[in-house]
Amino acid sequence: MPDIMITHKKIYSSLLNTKSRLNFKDTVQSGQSFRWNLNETLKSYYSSVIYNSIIFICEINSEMIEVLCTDQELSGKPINEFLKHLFSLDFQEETVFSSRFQQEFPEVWNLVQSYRSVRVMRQDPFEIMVTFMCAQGIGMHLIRRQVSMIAERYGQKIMLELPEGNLTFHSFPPPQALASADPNELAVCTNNNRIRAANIIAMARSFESGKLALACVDSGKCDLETLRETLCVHSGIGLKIADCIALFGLGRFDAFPIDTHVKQYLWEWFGIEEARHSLTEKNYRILQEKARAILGAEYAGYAGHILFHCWRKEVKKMKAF
DNA sequence: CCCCAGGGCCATT
DNA sequence: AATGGCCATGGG
Repeated sequence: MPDIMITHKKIYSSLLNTKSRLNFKDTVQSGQSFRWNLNETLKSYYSSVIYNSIIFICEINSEMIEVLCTDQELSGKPINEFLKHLFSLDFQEETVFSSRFQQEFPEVWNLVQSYRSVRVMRQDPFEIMVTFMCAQGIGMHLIRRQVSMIAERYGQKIMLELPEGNLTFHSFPPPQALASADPNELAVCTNNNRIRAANIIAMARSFESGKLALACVDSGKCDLETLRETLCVHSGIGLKIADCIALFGLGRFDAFPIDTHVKQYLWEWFGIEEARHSLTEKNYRILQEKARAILGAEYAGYAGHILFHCWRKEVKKMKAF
């Protein structure tokens, strides 16, 4: 693949009115995406690569973001339309936490206020699959490093020419690029974990064959259990990662992934006894049922992600990455 | 040195 | 069904 060179004359800019419903910084730092970086040359701009387009976003104020992009359209849509969908601005977040929840858990409700505009994004399914297959039992910074290395090694290199100097970006590799990867070579990018590398390659081949890709297209229609079963067929994808894929990559806001952090707040905030025991499959399902009873089944995952980020920042005092 | 970090899989009881 | 070991690395 030849590298792509883009000059600064080809950058398109726009303003997007978010109506104070998008906390952009916390949204991209909340652990659902590892592909946004604070740009060192264009300070105060976050940059990412979506498909083969470079995009910059700067928060003007709470109501407005400035957008710079190397293309006029993303995935066949005007940039602002694409971003509204990406950040799920069409979704009414006011309904996420019910009035019953607000009355029953006033201290949690108070703590979560500043995170209510953290959006659950609708990201590319394949990219999310690879990302969360890299997220087993390790810290966020190691996940970020793996995703970056995969893009640098297997993605399309894109150079951007600016008055301030040249910038280099990498697209996220499409399924065929990882399907044909050598396991030992990919393992260099997956924290030297060869099992993980082999699992990603097998999943990419399943995606490339059309089976997994078709399941993604139909993911909005089938029930969550069926969707999880088709995802969990793949080695390296268990219940938790399947739920992450459904929530962050397939727009299934009812999917409620439970990890070590969620397990902690289910006990500390809601006093769910089972959260003190280990996350066996049976206990995982029990915890999901109890969480849905508190958060509501329809948007449990959306609420869960906001609580997840709130827990890590406010209680665990963790830095973003 | 220890334990923990957005887990999943396998072998053993 | 529940438990332990294993994978791998970095940070506290």
